[in-house]
Amino acid sequence: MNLKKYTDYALRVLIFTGMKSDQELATIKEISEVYTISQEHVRKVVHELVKMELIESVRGRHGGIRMAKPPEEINVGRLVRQLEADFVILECFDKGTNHCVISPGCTLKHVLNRALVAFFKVLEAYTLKDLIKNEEELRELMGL
Amino acid sequence: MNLKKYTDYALRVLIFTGMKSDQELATIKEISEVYTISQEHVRKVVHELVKMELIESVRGRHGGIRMAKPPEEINVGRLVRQLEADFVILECFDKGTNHCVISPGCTLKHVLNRALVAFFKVLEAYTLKDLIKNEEELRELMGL
DNA sequence: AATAAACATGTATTTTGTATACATGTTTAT
DNA sequence: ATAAACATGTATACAAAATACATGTTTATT
Repeated sequence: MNLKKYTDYALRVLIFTGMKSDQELATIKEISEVYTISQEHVRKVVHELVKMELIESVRGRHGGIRMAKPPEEINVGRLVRQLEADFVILECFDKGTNHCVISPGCTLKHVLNRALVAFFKVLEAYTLKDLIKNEEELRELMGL
Repeated sequence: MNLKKYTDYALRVLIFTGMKSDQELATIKEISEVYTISQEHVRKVVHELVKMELIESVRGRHGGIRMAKPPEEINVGRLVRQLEADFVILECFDKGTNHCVISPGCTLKHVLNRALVAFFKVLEAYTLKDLIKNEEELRELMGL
C-alpha cells in the first residue's frame, strides 16, 4: 500500500509554490533544483496541477507558476483523492471486473470502506496552509 | 492506492477456511474452485499464511489446511498490516532512500501517518469472525 | 527580427512490482 | 506402489509507474 511518487511530487510542488508571496512566480527549474527532481517530472506534475486549476501558469520569458487559490483553500484530503484516482482496494471494489462469488454477501468491502473513509477524514482536516505554517524552517531547508 | 490481489486472496482463503467446522480440513483445490483462482495462486497464499502461523497444513493424502487459531483471534487490521508489508506512502517514509530536502521540517508525513493510524484503527476493530457471521449466506454463495 | 527563457505536450523507454505459470519435490493414506 | 495432498524454487508475462526525449508555443528582451 502506497501513494504514487507523482502524488508526493505534486504535494511538494504545492508546498514550494504556496510559500511564494502573493504574485511572485515560481519556476519549474527552481523547483526541480530545490528537490533534485528532473525538470521533466516537475513539468508533468505542474501540467497536471494546472489542469486541476490549483495553480496557474504564465508562459513566456519571466513566466512561471503561482497558486490559483490561497493555500488555505486547498484541502489535502481532496487533493490526495484526486491525485490517486483509483481505489480498487479489493477486486470487488470494481463491479466491472469483479469475479468473487461471495461479494454479494461479503462484509469485508464494508470494513475496508470504513477504513478508507477514516483515512480521508484525517487528511480532510488539513489544508496546504497547515503544511507551510513553519515557512521559515522550510525556507532554510530549501536553501532560500 | 490499493491493496495487493494477494492480500485479497489471503482474506478469501481465511474466510473459506474459517467457515469449516472445528477439525474439518479445507483443500487448496476446493478453494481454487470456489473462487475460480488457479491452484498455483491459492497454494502460494496458503504457504504464506502457514508461515504466518494463521493456518496449519496437513500433508499427504486426505491432507489439507485448517485454522491454527479461532477466527475471533485473527485481527483484520494486524493481518492487513502484515500482508501489505511496506507502507512507503511518501519517499520520506523510508529514511534509507529519502532525498527530500525539506523532510526534517515537513509536516506532511505526520498528517499521512495520522491518516494511516485511523485507517488501521478501523480495521483493528474487526476479526475474521466478524467476516463470517453470515455463514449461511456465504455458504450458499459458494455453492456448498 | 532574433534570441532566450519559460511553459506545453505527445511519445517513447526503462524499471519495478505484481500476477501468473511451470516444474519438481515431499508427505502420507490406501 | 500409487494417488492425493501440500512444499517450494524458479521463470515468465504483464501492467503501472517512473523516467527520458523531442519538439512546439509563448513572450520579454535586445
